[in-house]
Amino acid sequence: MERTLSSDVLQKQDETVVVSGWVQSRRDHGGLIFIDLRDHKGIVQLVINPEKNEAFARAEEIRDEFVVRAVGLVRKRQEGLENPNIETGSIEIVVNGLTILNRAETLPIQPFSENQANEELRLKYRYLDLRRPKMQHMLKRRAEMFSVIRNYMEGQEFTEVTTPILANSSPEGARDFLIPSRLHEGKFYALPQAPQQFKQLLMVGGISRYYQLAACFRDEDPRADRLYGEFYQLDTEMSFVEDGETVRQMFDPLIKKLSTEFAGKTLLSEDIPRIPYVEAIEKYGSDKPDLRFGMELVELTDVFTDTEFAVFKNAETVKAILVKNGTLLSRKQIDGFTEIAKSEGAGGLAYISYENGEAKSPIAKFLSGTELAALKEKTGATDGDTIFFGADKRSTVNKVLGRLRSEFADHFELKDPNVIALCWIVDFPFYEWDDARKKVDFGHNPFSMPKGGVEALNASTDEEKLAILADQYDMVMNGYEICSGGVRNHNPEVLYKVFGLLGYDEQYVEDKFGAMLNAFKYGAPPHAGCAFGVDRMFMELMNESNIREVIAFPKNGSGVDVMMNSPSMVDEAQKKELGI
RNA sequence: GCGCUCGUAGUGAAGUUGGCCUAUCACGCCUCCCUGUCACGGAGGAGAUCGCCGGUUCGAAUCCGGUCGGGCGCGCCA
Repeated sequence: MERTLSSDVLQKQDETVVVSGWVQSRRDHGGLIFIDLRDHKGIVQLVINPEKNEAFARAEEIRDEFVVRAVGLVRKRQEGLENPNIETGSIEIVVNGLTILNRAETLPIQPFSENQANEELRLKYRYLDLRRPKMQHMLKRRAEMFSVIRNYMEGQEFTEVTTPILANSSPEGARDFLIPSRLHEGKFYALPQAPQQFKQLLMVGGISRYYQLAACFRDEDPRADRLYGEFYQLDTEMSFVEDGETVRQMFDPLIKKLSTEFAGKTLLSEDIPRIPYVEAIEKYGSDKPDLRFGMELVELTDVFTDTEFAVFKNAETVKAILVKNGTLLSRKQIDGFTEIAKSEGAGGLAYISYENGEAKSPIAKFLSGTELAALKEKTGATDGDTIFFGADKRSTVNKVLGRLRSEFADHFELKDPNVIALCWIVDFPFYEWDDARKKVDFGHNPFSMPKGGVEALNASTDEEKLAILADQYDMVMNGYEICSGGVRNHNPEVLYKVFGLLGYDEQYVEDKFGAMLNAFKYGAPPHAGCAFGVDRMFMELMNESNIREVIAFPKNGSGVDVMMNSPSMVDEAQKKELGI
């Protein structure tokens, strides 16, 4: 007889059914035993009467999480015995036969308890953790999201192409995972950090619109929003596209659809703003601003050029953020924010509070009446508010206030979990200053087109080089970078020049990117694209702050799979065969 | 690599200004009782060298040093 799922039992009243699943709980009344049987659709109650000797004996030895199969009659529950808390609460199955398909030892974690085990144990016993309704939900929703994405992409005539997992180590970017080659001793494959070069070669190969839900591999330390080892990207590329706006407009509807129809959230605005990188840094102190709240950075350098307050006078830049109701912050809380500011490089954290029409602050006595008036006017402060200052190098001020902006928003709960705020950050600098190595280096990836084409690359001084913009864009969702893309460079001359400005000769470029350069000689169409970090986007859509919560089998923060014990040692024979 | 932080029965927590700690509670587990429960109930029971090593002390879960492991952040992530 066919297995009936818990969710279908309601339609089988007064019929005999077979149900299978896990024992969620057993309630033994001595002469009568109830079992809550769980399958992937829900829970149904089994009743075992002592008259059924065989079944009753089985029921007595059953424990939580045993795997069982029951045959019985679906019966409407008597009046007053219904359980409104479960979907099948109006019926129960009167068991005739009960089979223990598999026993279970006492579980090392209690998946169905309010007390959630710590993450390390949950990861070690992930197969038990996955039985939790929340994890079941996550995996199903992730599959649904992938389905929405595939439908959309196919509707736009994108072709899904899978690209090699065994690829080449690439010199730029993240650390690679290396795979020793057996057939070619001493040589290595690498797992791709992204299918970047392959997708550009697909453009040369005449694929008009490419996409792939691609596994990407990076050997870099993880974060709460960044998985160790492997993660998935919606990787896309379009040929005969010469401007980033075409790409951005292609994907605006998909991300909106995922935010609203899929995740059931509200968009902060239908129009998705395009914000130049410099503007984002100056207004929000970040290239991935959370736009669900305001608190923009206010420029005050001019106000304090001739101030008596030395800290402000000597600073390259003075900016501030206005914290509404900031006077509610305790001294201790302000100390906490001061520590955060210091951790970002600030010397301290000056502030002014407004109470009863007066500016109260340890620094107020250093400020003139005109300065105080200008402050109030520029920030819009009113009673109850507090202004927090950053005074330092411009980059430090932006970094410190950008961090504080986010921290204050957390404190005052300004990040509405039901709202999605999207924006595109555009016009990234092509190069940036590497302070550690004291030289100009690539800001993003070297494969994008400089804005203004090859002429834009006529730069000799560091200053001129740093002023070059890349046709490069990131999409930001609620303060998370969820997408990065660019108009690609399909012209070998430009690629040589892009590297040349950093002092790399043509030989270097040919050594590193030979295949792509070669391909570009034979008719490469202009092309542009982007890649969405789908795990991170999914995390935010699901209101999770830890990306491991939305993945079936994540590695922990040390890159270890504590369930499978990987990485692990291998046989000497295996190593020998690989020549290592 | 660095900074902050956490580590107490199977699980989650309390205890951490040294001593009534012979370590408390809840869940789980075991035994027995119970024919309408659904977080079943009742009676009883087992289970912890307080991550590990060392030190201070008459006395350490508690203080100090080291070490291991987890989490968060920085570096890193073209």
